[in-house]
This record gives sequence, C-alpha cells and structure tokens, in this order.
Amino acid sequence: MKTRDRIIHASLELFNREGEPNVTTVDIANELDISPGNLYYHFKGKEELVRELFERFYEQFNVILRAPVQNPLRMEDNWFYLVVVFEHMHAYRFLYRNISLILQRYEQIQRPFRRLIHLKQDAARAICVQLRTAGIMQIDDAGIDMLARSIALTITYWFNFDNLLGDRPGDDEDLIHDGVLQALSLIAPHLGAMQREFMDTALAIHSRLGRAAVQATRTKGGKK
Amino acid sequence: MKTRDRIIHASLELFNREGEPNVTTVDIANELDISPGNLYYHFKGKEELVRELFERFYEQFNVILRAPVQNPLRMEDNWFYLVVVFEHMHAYRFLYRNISLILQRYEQIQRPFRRLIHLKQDAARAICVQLRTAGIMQIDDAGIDMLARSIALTITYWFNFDNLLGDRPGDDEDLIHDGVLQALSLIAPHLGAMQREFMDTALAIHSRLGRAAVQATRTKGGKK
DNA sequence: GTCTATATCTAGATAGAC
DNA sequence: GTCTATCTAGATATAGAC
Repeated sequence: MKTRDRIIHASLELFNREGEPNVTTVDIANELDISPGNLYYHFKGKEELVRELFERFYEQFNVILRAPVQNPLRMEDNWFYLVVVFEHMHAYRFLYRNISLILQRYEQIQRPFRRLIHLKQDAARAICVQLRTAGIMQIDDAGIDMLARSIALTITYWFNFDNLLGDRPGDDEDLIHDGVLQALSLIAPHLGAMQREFMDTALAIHSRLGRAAVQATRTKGGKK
Repeated sequence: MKTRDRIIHASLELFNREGEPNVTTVDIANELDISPGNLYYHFKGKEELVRELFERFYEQFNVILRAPVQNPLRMEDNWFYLVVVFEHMHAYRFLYRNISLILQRYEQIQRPFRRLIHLKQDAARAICVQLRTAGIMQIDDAGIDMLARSIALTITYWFNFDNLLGDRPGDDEDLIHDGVLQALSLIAPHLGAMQREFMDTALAIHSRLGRAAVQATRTKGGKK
C-alpha cells in the first residue's frame, strides 16, 4: 500500500477512535512511523485529509441514499436497507461525533453534508409514501413529513445518543441493529392492523438467528 | 452587577452564540472590556467557568425534569411542559451543540449530564404510562421503552438537527415550538381514535393564536 | 519520498505592579 | 480588583538535507 493511502486509512482509524479534534498530524505520523514532514509532503494539512475522507464518504453514501429500497413492503428489505445506511455511517462515524464543529472547521464540506441529510430525509419519505400507496400505512402528508424528519434525526444522531446514554453492553453490531430497530419503531405505530406482525418480524431479525439471515441476504444480493 | 456575574453572563452569551470551542478567555475579557488577568482573578480558567454554567443548568433542569406533568391527559399540559424543557435547553444550548466534545474536555460534568438524559427519558416514560393507564394510549411495555427513547433523542438533538437542515425561516420561538410539535408527533400515532383530535389541538397551539394561550398559562400558573 | 530541525501561531495561564 | 507584560504548551506548517 502506498504511503498516501496508508495515511488516509490511519487517519480514518484514528479519527473514529479518538475523535477528529483529538488527533494531530503528529499523531497520525507516529501511528505510521513516518515523520510529520513526510505527511505534509502527501497532504497540505489536516484539512485536505478530512476533505478527502469526506469525499469518499459522500460518494458512497450518495449512491446508497439514492438507491430506492427494492421492496419496501417486505419488512426484511427495509431492515437490510437501514443496516447498510448505519454501517456506512459507522465506518465514518468521526463525521457524526461533533457534526457542527466539523462543519464549521471545514467549511467546504458543509453544503454536501447538508445535502446528504436532506437525501436521507427524502429516502425516508419515499419509503413511507410507498407503504401508504400499498395501503399498509395510514398517514396523511403532514404526518409523513414529520415522520421522515424523525427518522432522519434518529439515524443521524443514533451513535451519539447511544454513547451519551453510556449503558451499552454489546458491540458495534448490536449498536447498529439497535439503531435499525429504533428507526423502525417510528414507523410501526402507523401500520395499524399489521403493526404486531411488523414488529414481530423486526424483533426476529434483531435476534442472532435473524442476523444470519441478513448476512445471507448480503452475500446473495449485495452489489459488493 | 458584580464582575464575577458579568463574566458568567457574558460567557454564556458568547458560548451560545459562537460555540464553546470558539470562545477564548481573551474573547470573554474583550467582550466585557476587562483584562484577561482580571478574568483569571475571578475564575481559575475556562474549565471552572464551564463547570459553574453547567451547575446552574443542572440544578434548574433537574427540578423541571422531576416535576411531573400536572395533567398529561390534557394536550395543553404536555405542550406546555415540553416548551419549558426546550426553553431551558435553549438558554444553555452551547452544552448541546457539541455534546461529546464538551463531555470529553470537561470530564466532571459527564456523569451529571448523563443523569439528566436518563431523567429526560424517565419523564417521557412516566407520561406515556399515565396516558396508557388512562386508556388514551395503546402500547405495550417494550413500545413505551422505544418511544421514550425516541422522545429523549429527539429533544436532545433537535437544535442540532434543525441547524443541520439549515432551512429555518423562523426565529428561536418557532424553533422551540417546532421541536415540541416534532416530539409530540412521536406520541400521536399511538393514540388511536383520539389521534386526530390530539394533533389538531397541537397544531392549534402551534399557531400564533395558540401561543398566546401558552403565554397566558405561563403567567397564570408558572412558578417563576 | 523521507527525514530532522525549526518556525509560527494560538490559547491558556501566571507574575507582579498599581 | 484590575491592569500590563510575559510565559508555556500544543498544534500546524515549512525548509533544506539526504
């Protein structure tokens, strides 16, 4: 692996682990056993590093959020879609840890980041509309707007909130699956008669056995 | 007003406006036209300042969160309670702007801050239980846990999320009332037949006319 | 490409005169 | 209580040798 790429990877690793504001250029150089001067040969500075990491995040997330859920009427598909969304955010979670600080210090990523949040909300809205059209969900337009906003907010701050509560016994996988369940719990009450069935399926997937099913779906139907 | 108090007030003002990490001790001194040395005569440093501000926040918020809603069956009372909660958070919003950074830099406030979040969740849970007992809300125990968590999360990150969307035409008052509506929209779908009535009342309060009613309630029944 | 050495800049903090 | 002057530490960034 080329030095430039090693720097990118080590930075992401350190940013996620320690938090971006707590990682200095010297820290990154130390982690790789190279000199700070060498790092500055490859990147003008920390800003360029963060920008490049964000660009990678943006491109991939953009694709994910624009891909409509294949079959939102099936509980499993919504679940799987949310897992993908959460996993991607988790891979770049340093961006979410102190959003407003990041957006302020690196102004260039402000607009695209906001665009992603709006995309997220739009994706949620689209799924809700599909569910309503299929007669599964009973909700008016205003309700859908509120619901989509709640979903976007929950997804965006889930990692922060979980960390804030500070009482997680599980690992990162649990963290993500709990987040998915939390997001779906916002939709459930609008489902009327099918609500019970809906949440039962969700809880089944949430169990270890169900996760194996997610793994199967991933290897079978996943694009990469 | 004594210098010490002027420092406290100016700090809160600046922290809220610019964000705590962007305000230096010199900034605070300049704002008050006093010397940095003078500031350090009154406070050991920025940490002591933040701690004192947090303590004030904590004491008041603790009281608010432990005060049960007078009559949760009346829509207006829930609304008013949430307004009080949001307003208090808004007065110290710098604490919420970069929560994880603040909690990391000022370790002493970590535990009490977490306690407040849990209290918030407990208050939400208590209200839900009351609504269920009264037969107004249909929901099981697991559902209440999820719901209370959603409410706590929404309230905690509402200001951040709104700022992130970046398309608010209104002022701070609108911001708070929209937050209240967003939080209540989480409860609404569990109300069954009364749902329509519930949200209609909420939207009425949300209008300018309704806010006058909140003002009236405040002056009539408010403790301070 | 990589290193060592060093310069710059900022924020936090202190000493001592008034 | 308040001021001026100054110090320290940490992070970013650059110069020039290898």
